[in-house]
Amino acid sequence: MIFSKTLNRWYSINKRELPWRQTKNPYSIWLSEIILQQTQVKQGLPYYEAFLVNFPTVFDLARAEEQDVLKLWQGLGYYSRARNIHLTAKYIVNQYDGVFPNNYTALLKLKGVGDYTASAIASICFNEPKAVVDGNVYRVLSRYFGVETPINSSKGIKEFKTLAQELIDHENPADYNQAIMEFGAVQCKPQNPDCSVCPFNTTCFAFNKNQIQQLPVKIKAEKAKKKYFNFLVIISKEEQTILKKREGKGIWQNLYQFPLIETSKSMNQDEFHSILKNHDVLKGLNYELSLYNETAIIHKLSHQHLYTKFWIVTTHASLTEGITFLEIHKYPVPLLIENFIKDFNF
DNA sequence: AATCCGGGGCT
DNA sequence: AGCCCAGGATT
Repeated sequence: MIFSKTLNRWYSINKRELPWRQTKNPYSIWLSEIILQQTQVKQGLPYYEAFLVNFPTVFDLARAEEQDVLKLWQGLGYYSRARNIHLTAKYIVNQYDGVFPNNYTALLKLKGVGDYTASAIASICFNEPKAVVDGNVYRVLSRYFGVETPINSSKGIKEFKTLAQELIDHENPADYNQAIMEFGAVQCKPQNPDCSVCPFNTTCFAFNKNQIQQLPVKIKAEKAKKKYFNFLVIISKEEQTILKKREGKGIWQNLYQFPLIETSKSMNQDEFHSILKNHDVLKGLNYELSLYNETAIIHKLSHQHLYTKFWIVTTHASLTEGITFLEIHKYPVPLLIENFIKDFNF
């Protein structure tokens, strides 16, 4: 009881003014919660504003083309979130006449909505006492109570969920949930928190045992694998190029890119030239090849590092599947491609 | 239970 | 270059 009281007092004084705190509209809250998954407020904020401007209601989002939703999501990463909000918007319109379900269990059935997001929407919009457990909550609870179970183990996930649920303020779950997350983000930060001004510093386990750096405990991730990407930037006489949609599984699903040839090592001009001879996209084409970036661009994802070279393929032929330079900007592309497009000045 | 899925930020 | 951040779906 003391815990939630102290937390709520801290929150009322220190909370940031954020646009999704001005509303209880389930559509807005849902949108903000999906955007904020794995994403910091600073990065997600402009996307939240843009989505509400472009798609003010769930009906507008449901009517959109997936490509336009992905375009608006471009740069934010984890693109399944964008595909899922589009799917779910259509589902809400068709199955619920555009009205969001009003409880945890029904919310959990939505694509892209897991335990965290269902708890967030249910508590914030409908005052259902379901405790949210996001990265901030793991950190706050593990430090304050000295819980050493790894937060990314099955045991840890259950343990922290149970603990969080025991602590929730049943009088005001909406503010309590937001308070503990905001406290984790602003005060009980991952690195170098200023514990001297923390309202919990007399009773916090980690602070008093000098364990702030050690908590929370987390199982280490595998090292990122190296991959070697070669993009064919085809430039035709008629100012056209070729973009391909990424199909199937893997990264950047349904986004576009220049024709890609993945190799087992970094290629030089001669090596790549011989590989190119029997490639589909250039079949029967007369072209000249030049390397745009001598040193590979390293694009870092959490689980793979992409060593990337852009190869300029100039041709006098006309392209049957070509798009004009002006049209490039309508296609959703990964940041790696977007950065090249800007640099190349199409 | 383990792995995949982006991109930002700090050192 | 190496490290931390961390929800949901899939297998």
